[in-house]
Amino acid sequence: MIEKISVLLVDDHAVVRAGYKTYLTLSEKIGTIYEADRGESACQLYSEYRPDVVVLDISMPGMGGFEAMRRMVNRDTQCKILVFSIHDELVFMTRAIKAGAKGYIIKNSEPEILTEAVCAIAKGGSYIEPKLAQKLALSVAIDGIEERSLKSLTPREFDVFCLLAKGLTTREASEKLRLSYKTVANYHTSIKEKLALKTVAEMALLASREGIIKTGHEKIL
Amino acid sequence: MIEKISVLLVDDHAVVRAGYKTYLTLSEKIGTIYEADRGESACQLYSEYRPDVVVLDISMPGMGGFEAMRRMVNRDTQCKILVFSIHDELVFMTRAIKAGAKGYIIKNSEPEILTEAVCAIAKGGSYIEPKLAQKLALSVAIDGIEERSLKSLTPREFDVFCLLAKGLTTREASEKLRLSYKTVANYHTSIKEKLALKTVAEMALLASREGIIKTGHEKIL
DNA sequence: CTGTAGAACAGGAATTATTCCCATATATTT
DNA sequence: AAATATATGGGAATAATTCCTGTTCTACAG
Repeated sequence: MIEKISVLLVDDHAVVRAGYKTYLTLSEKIGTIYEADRGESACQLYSEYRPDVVVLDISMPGMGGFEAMRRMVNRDTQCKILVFSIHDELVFMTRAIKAGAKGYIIKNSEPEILTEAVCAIAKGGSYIEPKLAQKLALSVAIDGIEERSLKSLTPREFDVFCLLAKGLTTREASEKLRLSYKTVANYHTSIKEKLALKTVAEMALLASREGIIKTGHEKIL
Repeated sequence: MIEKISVLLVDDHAVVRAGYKTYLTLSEKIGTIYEADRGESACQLYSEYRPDVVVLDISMPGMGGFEAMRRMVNRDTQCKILVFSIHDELVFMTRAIKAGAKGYIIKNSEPEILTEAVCAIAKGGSYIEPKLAQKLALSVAIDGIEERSLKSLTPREFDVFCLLAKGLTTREASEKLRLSYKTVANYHTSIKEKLALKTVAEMALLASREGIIKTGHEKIL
């Protein structure tokens, strides 16, 4: 008989873990299920039992999902991590994959997808939420294989970005930079396009995430 | 024998519902459990079966949580709603209570608290997550450093605020809330005026500071 | 019971902002 | 010298925002 898949479930919400568990145990391919409610214990349990697949929620307090993932990957580059996130934004998915995740699904996914993804990853494959994969494909098709990073901004665009993200109006930014309103308005547009953002609110949040502006509540990663 | 408590579970994530269900069925006081994955069907099921308690996830305001609650309360002022949220910020709790919820617990709560709260509410009582209750007491003592300005927003304005601050465009927000574009555009203006903000970037930063939206770098309180 | 007030919702018209497509200048690379 | 990237802004079409208006509802005071 084939070995069953062992899984380490990491999520800080007990109820949510119960939910995952319910679905995972429905599959006869899946055996032991370990549980952890935070990154620290997840790392420890991982070292101890070496589960085949880690199902990880990345929106956790404490060390956070990303950091836990990095540590596990660091310890064992072959480790198979499936990220199960509430975020359906591409940024999170690409970040997770870059950090070493083998799969990324979201909580809105059909529950069956969970076991499907776990099995795929256990076999050495990968699994990306179809909707996100498509979204990525589209965004690539539309604006090419472009670095959606702040580094893709020209110096001047970056100046404008900082001011707009901080909450200045287009007019205020143009006065501060001694530029024509039109110039700033045009940068405004090119910045959003380069960074694939739709609104200045997204600019603000990105800047906050990147530590460019302070909200007063940042945590050190 | 005493009648068992019937519960309507509202959460858009199937896995999460499975989790609630696991814990709720552990108690012999709880009987039938109905499920809904969105506000619309929740309202419909509520009218149809009149469950004793509604366990409602308001994960992100606007997407149906708050609005569904208001509708149910509208239809039956005696209806007993327990909000089960991921947000441990006071704003959400006070808003939920104002909108008619009988209880508010968070997903970080010990799972046993769920059934405890459901039972308390079924009996006509109320239940507030102890940590939040304490937090509120403290903040009242300090004379609400909390969100004094956010309080000036009407419930609907608050819904719109959350979405715009998160980076949705006016059109996207109107679609999510099923409102006319014009209505959202008008709220957009009134929100900025009430909060003395000039741009949506400022809205985003304020929301981030208040912990209403996550940038992924927040400090845990 | 009636009136007032607040809130939710949305249309119309005037005003602004944004987009897209230019054009020019300058500096750097190749 | 030619190509490329950047900085700067104009013009015109389009879209978003503001400000004002109105209709419903509900809540609540007198």
